Amino acid sequence: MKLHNSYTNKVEDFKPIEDNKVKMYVCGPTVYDYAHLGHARCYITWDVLYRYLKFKGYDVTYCRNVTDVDDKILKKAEKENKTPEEVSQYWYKQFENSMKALNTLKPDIEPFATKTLGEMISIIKDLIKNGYAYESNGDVYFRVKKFSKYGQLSKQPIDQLESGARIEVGEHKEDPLDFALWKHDEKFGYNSPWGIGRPGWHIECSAMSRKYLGKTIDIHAGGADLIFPHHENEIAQSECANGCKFVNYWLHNGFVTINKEKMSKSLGNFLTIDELLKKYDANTIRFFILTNHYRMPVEFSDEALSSAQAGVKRLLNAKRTKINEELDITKTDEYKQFVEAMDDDLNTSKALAVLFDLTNKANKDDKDAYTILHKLASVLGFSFEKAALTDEEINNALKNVSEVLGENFNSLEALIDYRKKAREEKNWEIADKIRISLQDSGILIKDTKDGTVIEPA
RNA sequence: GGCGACAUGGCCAAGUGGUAAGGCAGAAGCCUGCAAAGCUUUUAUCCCCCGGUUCGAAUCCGGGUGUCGCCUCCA
Repeated sequence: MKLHNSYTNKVEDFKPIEDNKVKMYVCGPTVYDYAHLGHARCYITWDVLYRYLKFKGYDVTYCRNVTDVDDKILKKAEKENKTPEEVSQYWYKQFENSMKALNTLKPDIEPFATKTLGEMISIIKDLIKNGYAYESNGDVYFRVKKFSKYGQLSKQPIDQLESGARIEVGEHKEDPLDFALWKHDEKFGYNSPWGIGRPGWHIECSAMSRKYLGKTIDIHAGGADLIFPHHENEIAQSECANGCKFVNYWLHNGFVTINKEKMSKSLGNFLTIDELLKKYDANTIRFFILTNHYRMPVEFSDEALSSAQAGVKRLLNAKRTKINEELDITKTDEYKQFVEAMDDDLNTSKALAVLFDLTNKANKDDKDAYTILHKLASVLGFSFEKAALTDEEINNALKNVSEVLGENFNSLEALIDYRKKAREEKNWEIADKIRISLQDSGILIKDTKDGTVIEPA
């Protein structure tokens, strides 16, 4: 399997440190607001990587942190007169719900920054001891110039970085490039050897990664905007503290753009996952994201989403057969094509083409196609489960139909039976009225050769 | 200014030397009481422009043009 490593800027053969064990870390959310489509892209992309690695037989440990100590959380807490914990807990729940709604698998480990303070303090202590960090007025800063590899990931010459760096008011740095490991904060701080304060953002990931996955890990992934300074700083901290390589493969996903501009909170041009899910289902959003390669920008538009919706519908409409558990799909051509595509730095676009090929075959009564399709599609995180109709939906629909026909039905079965008789008598008027009325109530009726099929519209 | 990407039909998109996958949309036909779904056929002599290398380039090299991202919190 090949993956693009941002550190070397090359597509490389993926080899885990320890035979078939993979340790992957993904930079998770700062929980203070709604997650938007950009976050969805990130977490769906790495969800697919996680699923695919497991599918390939790797024993994967997937760790995705939750940043629950941050200026934005504190600001929100002050504004809403809540504790930071209340704010972060609330928004973490929202995030969790969104991730579930998008059908992403839960990471094996989801550590909270505030629960990993001990590890952070221990790393900072080591850095100070080795001269890589220094205390200054209750803050602790990392001495960037002590780390000669600084700038390697972001490919920034250090003098360039230097010209852009600034010292904020109240900071006492030796050098503008130095970044905070610990910040003095009387109000919301925690105890530390340097007084009351809060950890810097970057140290959180170094600490959680080390605590849960070890000093050197296989994969560290996140949005491309984290390359600088976040990931650059993580490398500096971790490698100086641990004296060994931090990450073997750095993976970064591209952005979602809207009107050709990056979708982001600060630009205010974002669509939240919740909003989006009112209009499109999880499969559609996933399909929209996976049609593009994960490193390319993806332009959001309703047209693109509608196109994705139609595409996903075609996959889900594939003629279904009973899943054949006996079938060894690894022997099939489609499996080989799928794996070849995914092994090539997650070429999901090509992988989707294999799924469409299988859909065609299933529709032409190829006996194994649906089994293969179902299994491969689930590796990409598509769900073939059709939502069952709720009692409420059925009752509403029955009520509507009863009003239209002036006749009462106490079950959907009775209604369908009634319609069947009407059709046998070629009473198309009644049959169509029922169908249209049901469709208005969100229930789709299909008259197929094998009888009438009912599904949610 | 520094760094990194991208440019393929109406739209999205795969394709890193051998003659343009796939999806959406469109058209025609089949099936169907109609509808939905499905099936068949059909849609780029050409891949931003100009040079070059080569028997041969969308694919490699050089030069343009355009778009985006990072360099500050950001997935």
